[in-house]
Amino acid sequence: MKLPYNSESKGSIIGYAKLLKGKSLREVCGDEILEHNYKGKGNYGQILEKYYFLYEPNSVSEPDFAIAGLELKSTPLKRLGNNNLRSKERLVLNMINYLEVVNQDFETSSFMKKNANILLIFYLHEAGIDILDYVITLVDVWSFPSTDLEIIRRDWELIKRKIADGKAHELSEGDTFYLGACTKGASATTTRKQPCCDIPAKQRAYSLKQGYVNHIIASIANEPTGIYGKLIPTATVGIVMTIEEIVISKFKPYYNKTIHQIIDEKRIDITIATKNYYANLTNLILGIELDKKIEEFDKAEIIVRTVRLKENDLPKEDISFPTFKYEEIVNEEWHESDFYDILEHKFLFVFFQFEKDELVLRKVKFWNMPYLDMLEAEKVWAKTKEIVTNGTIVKEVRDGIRHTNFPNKKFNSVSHVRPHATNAKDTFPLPNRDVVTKLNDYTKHCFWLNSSYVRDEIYLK
DNA sequence: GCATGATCATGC
DNA sequence: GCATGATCATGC
Repeated sequence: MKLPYNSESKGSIIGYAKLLKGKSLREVCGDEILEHNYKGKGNYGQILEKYYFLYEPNSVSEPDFAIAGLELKSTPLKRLGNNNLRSKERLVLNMINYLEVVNQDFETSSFMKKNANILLIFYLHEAGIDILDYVITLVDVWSFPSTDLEIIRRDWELIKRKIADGKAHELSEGDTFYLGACTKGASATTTRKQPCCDIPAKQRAYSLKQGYVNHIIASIANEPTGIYGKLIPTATVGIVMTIEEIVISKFKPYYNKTIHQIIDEKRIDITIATKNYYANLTNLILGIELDKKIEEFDKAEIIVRTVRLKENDLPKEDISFPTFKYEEIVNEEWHESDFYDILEHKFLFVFFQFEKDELVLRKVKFWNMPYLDMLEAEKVWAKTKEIVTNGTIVKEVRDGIRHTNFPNKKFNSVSHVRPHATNAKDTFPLPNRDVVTKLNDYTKHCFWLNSSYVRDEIYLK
């Protein structure tokens, strides 16, 4: 059959793909599409391949357009309240073959073979609309800028190293910066053999972090880049330092100095007690203009948290996370929960310590939660889900104070659950009425990291 | 008005 | 002195 484009020509394929802009699958794919069983996720790309590009979907290791060296990827966008476009999710690439990757080099890896040039088709996801009617909004080819590719290469090496160390089952998206190893498959229980360990590992695919995809979108859509400051200048060739090394090298000269000394040395007059105080200080030390976001952190979805330690090294406060909704947690599984999602991120902790009345910078630390601790966090989450489901939040009311069954610090060494609200009347609805108090709504709560855990497993390690 | 990061208050 | 319940402050 004669194709409506030349499958050996990159330009021809891209040109044909760009005709999709502003259209939906229903408009471009012809009538036979209606016979297709298009239910379910992941089907968008298959329909596009079969009914628009007119080739049979495959699962070979070559790019979809092998001769032109182009890999076709379709992925959803969402529109924010301010009308800006963002990626709805991470961009899932090819599967990680645990058995083979340990024998590959990055330059000739299956990852690079497949993804060096990606033809991206972004469609606008809207709730309640048939996937055939999503409007294709952005179409362009993407290849990684060299500074990004250097970071991705290191991410790939880390994933490979972990597999070679027999730890494929311990992989986490928080391990890496731009390129992640995300779970993929019908359920979280789909596992595969790994080469250096007998424990079956969840099957995973290479993926680009949602934050990274947002930057691809901004780049394709020609959005202004002025709101970002960079750690690595664009013109950098052959960088030797990792993001971690750059950040630590910028902070290190200020270790054991007070905040006042740091500001004095920087010769910048930032008003200390104002908004975003610690964020400002971080930017100041990293050499980023104060009102700008850090591009590399944004792409890697790094969560920056400052911790103030007491003189005995214990953080003055536990670390809080966003509140959870009672009605949601009872219907979620651990691997799809918000708490799990947060803990799969990479963190940058900035540790200060009280010394008399001054705060002294002790150190910065990149961190993501180790596998075994994730299992502990899961217990806290599961216990929370259980008591909300059963309506057994409140244990007793004494002197007007409600004592709860939420998992406390004694329950678990990693995490606990505590209120996080404007006041006790700041509530979310309960899916099931609380047995003891008969309440239908309850004060907002969230998951916390125990201060002792932060001290022992993050600060002191 | 609410999400989020940060902090306070009190009893054991 | 810490654990737990409760609340504040700021930005979007």
